[in-house]
Amino acid sequence: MNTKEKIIQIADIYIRQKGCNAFSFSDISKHMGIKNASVHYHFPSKSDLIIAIIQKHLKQLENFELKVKNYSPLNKIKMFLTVYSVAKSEDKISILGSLTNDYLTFELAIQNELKKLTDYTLNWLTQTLKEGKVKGVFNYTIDDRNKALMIITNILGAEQLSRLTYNQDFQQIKETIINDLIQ
Amino acid sequence: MNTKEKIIQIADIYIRQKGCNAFSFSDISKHMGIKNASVHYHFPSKSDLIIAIIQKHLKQLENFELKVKNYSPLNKIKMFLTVYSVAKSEDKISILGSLTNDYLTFELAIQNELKKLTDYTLNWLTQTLKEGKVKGVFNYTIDDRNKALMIITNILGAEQLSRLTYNQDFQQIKETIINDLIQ
DNA sequence: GTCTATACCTTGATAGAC
DNA sequence: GTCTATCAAGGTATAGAC
Repeated sequence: MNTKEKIIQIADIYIRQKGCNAFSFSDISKHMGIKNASVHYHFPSKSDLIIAIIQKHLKQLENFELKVKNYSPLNKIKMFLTVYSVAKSEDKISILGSLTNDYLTFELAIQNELKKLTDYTLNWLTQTLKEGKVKGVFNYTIDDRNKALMIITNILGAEQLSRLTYNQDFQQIKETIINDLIQ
Repeated sequence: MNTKEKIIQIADIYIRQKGCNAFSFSDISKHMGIKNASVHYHFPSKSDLIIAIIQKHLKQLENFELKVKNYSPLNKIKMFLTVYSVAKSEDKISILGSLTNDYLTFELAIQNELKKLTDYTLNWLTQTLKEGKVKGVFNYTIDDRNKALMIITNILGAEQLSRLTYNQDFQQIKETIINDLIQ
């Protein structure tokens, strides 16, 4: 992994642990053992760095989509939820949850990039639910996008809330989502 | 309203619009037409101010509980959701949603105060759901606290997500929560 | 591509006059 | 209770040497 990729990796962790307005270039440079100016060489401004991080997650999501392409709808959803569980176990929340919180403090370029990631996620989830419903595996009566909204908000809220209630709450919410779908 | 209360009111708006690490004493003093030092007179540190804001919300929740004491369970839940809708219409999210995001950047005193508010909210919701179920108005099979978790996470997630998808998403999620309960 | 050095700004916070 | 003045610390960012 080259320096540029390392910077993205470390900034990603900081953002998802402490939020976008609570990490600095200095955090990154100290963590990497390089200087502030070196970070700026790769990413002239903080916004450039944030956009690069969002784009990395967009690519990861595309890869995820390909990887689970031939899975059953149920396993697709389970894999999707697992991604969030792994983050949770590392005291991170999802990039979506972290960045939406600071949405109003971002310049337009970041907001637009974040919208792409949100739309992509929501569309994948909607289509996957629809597939499961058509195949008779999932049970729900509301429309597909609405169900996707309910699930994604459960996850985003659970990430936040379980930080200060109990970690097992996150696990419980995950299981409830699945059980509700296949009941 | 005296100066101290005004500071709390304005800081509350900033926090819920832009997050805790994106507002400063200078924002408040400029907004009020007083000086930085005057704000510090009322709240020596930023942590003191944040704690005061959490405590204000704790009192408001206690008042809410008293106010709806004799309402039907369904109307209690509807009123509860309305509180979040009002905030949403002012481009604010709930204090819970805003502060949980910065949880890891807070000192212990704030974290503990925030836990009180979370527990209070979750307990009220759990008891109200239970009441509705016992009276045969609400339909769900999972346990009361788990149902409360699902609903509160729907709201917290919806506040965030609807910032960048569409505002009507929030309204839709609200209605889905109600319909799901009384189906 | 990384460094030193530095510029400039904002932040949280305090001392002391009024 | 509010002000002026001031502080140290930390933030983003850039110029120019190596």
